[in-house]
Amino acid sequence: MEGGAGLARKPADQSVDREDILWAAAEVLHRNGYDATTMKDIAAQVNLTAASLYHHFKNKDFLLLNVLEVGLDLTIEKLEDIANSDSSCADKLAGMIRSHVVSVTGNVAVGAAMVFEIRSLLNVSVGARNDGESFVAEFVARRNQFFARRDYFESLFRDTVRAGVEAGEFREVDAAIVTRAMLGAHNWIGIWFKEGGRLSGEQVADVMVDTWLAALRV
Amino acid sequence: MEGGAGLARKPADQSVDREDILWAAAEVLHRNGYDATTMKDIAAQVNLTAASLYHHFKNKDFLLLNVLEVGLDLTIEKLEDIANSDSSCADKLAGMIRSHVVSVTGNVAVGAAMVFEIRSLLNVSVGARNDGESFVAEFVARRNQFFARRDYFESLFRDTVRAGVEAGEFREVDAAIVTRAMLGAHNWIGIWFKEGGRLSGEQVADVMVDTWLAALRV
DNA sequence: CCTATAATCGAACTCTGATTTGATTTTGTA
DNA sequence: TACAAAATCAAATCAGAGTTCGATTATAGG
Repeated sequence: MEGGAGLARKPADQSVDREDILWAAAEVLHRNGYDATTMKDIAAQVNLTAASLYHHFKNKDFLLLNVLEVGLDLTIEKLEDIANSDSSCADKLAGMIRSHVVSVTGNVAVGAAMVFEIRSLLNVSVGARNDGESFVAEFVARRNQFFARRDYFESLFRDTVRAGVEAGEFREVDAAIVTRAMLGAHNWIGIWFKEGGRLSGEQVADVMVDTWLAALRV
Repeated sequence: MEGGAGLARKPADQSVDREDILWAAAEVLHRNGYDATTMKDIAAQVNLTAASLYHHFKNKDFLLLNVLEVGLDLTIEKLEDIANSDSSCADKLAGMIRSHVVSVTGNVAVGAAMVFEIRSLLNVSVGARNDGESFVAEFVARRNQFFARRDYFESLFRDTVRAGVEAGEFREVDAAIVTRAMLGAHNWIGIWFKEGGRLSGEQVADVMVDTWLAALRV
């Protein structure tokens, strides 16, 4: 996989690329949270030393940001397909909810990270490191872009709800608030959902779809 | 307040007691998150030095635990009054939702801490400190008790939903999942709600009540 | 077969932040 | 008025975690 151009490779048998690290990081991050996760922890997950990670990522903050970016992009991608289809708003919303919930339950790691580590992301700006300028500027830029995408993500849902209301498919509601309630409910799933529990991810998704369509039905 | 028996007091004019520190901590904790909050930060909030905090609390973990305990107890207290009233399930649920949401929006500090810092709490067990045994045991015990109360809190909602379903007031739903969806939605409020925004806490509460009753209406 | 580059690692550096210690001040009580 | 407990602080301790550095190994391409 990947391959790309013919570049030199690393020693011995090992073979870890950014992707691998990203997923590993997501997992550890989910388990421990940003601060409690050490570079060593992440490295260990892919049989590397902490130092090696710096060959792939500028620093810990960028690593986290990367994890979140990938996770969000993945989710948005699926969502857009549905949002852009020409089904009824109800059908679209149902599909979007299902997609989102399955994403969260299927990859709790990224899903939860998405929810919880955002604060850590914010704190970076605050803690204007001494580094002077180098990374900081770039980081802030990418962080803002990430938040913009996060808003876009939310808007996909909100617009669908709003359209449904205008089309008379849904009852009159405060689309902004209801959407946030919805996303809050979904995000929270990443916290309590355990693989192998009473319900599968798909089943949880079904319940969510049922719940929200009921809440919106005229 | 407090007073208790006739005990010696502290120097000069200052007069800070556990309570004060607790609230201050909740606030700072909300702003920065557990790890990003230093003992110094908390101390500063009440014009003390970090060292002084150790006179009131065993350590940082216990301090956090205390904050969460107080916050949770406060919320539960109000909830129980409503849950134990003899109104219809719908009315009870409405009251409980409103109470919870107002708690969260009114004291975002504690509310958000409740949501986000739980993970930090968990990590303590994992990071079996070197202390040997002393605190650890007591901490784990109290931490478990806290989680038990957290479950109880959730059960107040779940039981009401379930009762409503059985009484035919609500449609047939998976009470456990719907309850978690509900609490997730509420918890999430602590993240996006800003005092002075488009809606007041009460208004947000209204929307939530409306939404959930709609979702459950037969 | 050589060379530049990628990928790693071990060790060292630094900083931050929790926690400890010992002294100091204030106050209630005997 | 003394004594003991309470409350506080300044300074020292100490460990952990991110990050840097230099050296090392492996691979691709010429």
